Amino acid sequence: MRSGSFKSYVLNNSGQGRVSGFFLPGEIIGMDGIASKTYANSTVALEHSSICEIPFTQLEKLSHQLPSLQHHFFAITGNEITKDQQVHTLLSSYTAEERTASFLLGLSSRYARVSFSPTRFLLPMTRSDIGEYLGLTVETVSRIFTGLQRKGLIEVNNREIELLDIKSLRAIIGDH
Amino acid sequence: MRSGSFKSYVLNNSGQGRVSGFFLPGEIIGMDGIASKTYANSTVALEHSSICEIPFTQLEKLSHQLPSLQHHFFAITGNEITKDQQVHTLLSSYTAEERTASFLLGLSSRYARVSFSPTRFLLPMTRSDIGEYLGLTVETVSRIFTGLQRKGLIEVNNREIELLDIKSLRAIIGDH
DNA sequence: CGAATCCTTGATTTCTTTCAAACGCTGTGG
DNA sequence: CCACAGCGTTTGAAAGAAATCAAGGATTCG
Repeated sequence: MRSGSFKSYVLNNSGQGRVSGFFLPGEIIGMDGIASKTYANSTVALEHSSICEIPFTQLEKLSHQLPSLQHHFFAITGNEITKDQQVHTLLSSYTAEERTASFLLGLSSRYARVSFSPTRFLLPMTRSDIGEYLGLTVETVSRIFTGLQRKGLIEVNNREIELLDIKSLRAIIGDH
Repeated sequence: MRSGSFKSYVLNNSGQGRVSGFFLPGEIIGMDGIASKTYANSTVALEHSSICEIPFTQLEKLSHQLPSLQHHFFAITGNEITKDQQVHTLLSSYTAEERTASFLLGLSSRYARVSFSPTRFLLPMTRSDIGEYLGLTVETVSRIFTGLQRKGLIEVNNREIELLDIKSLRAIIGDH
């Protein structure tokens, strides 16, 4: 990904969506389905965005010539797996507030990585998207946001968000 | 993995475990941390088991010589990612009963793959392990088992389990 | 045989969802 | 330029699902 933002999702039998991940600049879309050619996820842009397409077969050939690229690529896939397992932990043992705090801090550090403000940014996704990602309903996400704001940890105005007290946000998760 | 069974888990700050996955014969342990050399998970055997250790650096060298191995390895990591994302779906939008049914069917097909009975097997893990994996408490897992048994879908006796009505088990998830 | 662990069941509490409704923003067409 | 439709967000009240608390029973292993 070059710029903008995307979400990946899967549709279940009843036609309802479930968000499997968000993508910010510098990140890689489509790590699942690598080499298998079948992708479980659909992906849509959440705003005007730009990407750089990398044909896997070419990358594969190239990494066969360049051991360091091969190694790097293995490392990337390994990290992707680790990341997915962290989500597993998040969903299986965190409360709604812990999940939301973790989500916000995650976005923060991902924005920081591309030199955006880690404390003040626009949420590219809807509350509903966040809920589907975290396994919560829209209403719960909204309530948690309101709650965190009331505690003075964040400041939200529609899509604008500012993390006022990162330390306390971390503490919410840290208790766990 | 050659024989037996393992579980992977992570410990959180408060020292409590959370199971991140189970491994049956023919499956690969340690896909996370590939090439990064740091593993987020610990893994223990659940019974007498045997494994075959594959030093990653050697596999990496070999797959550099054999394009087909490289391709296969990429495919395996891709599948691992897909699998983890399915767990994401499971945890974020399934009820306790749906998760449990899905878990049992998953075990069933994994046993089938290694020519074990897909309908009658021993659970290598405790109820507590299952709960930690599915994001449920022991008590809930136990209650769901009892409930499924009462409905005639399964027959459980401690670690022995028999899936009596796979179709109905599938229907539980399928509704979703 | 006894201790430790695992499993089950019941009663109660807590958290999140569901249902319902109102508000606000955004973009479009008259 | 304004009115209005549509979507996203927020809030409240009630219902529901799973967790927690508590305790007894079963199984395993030394």
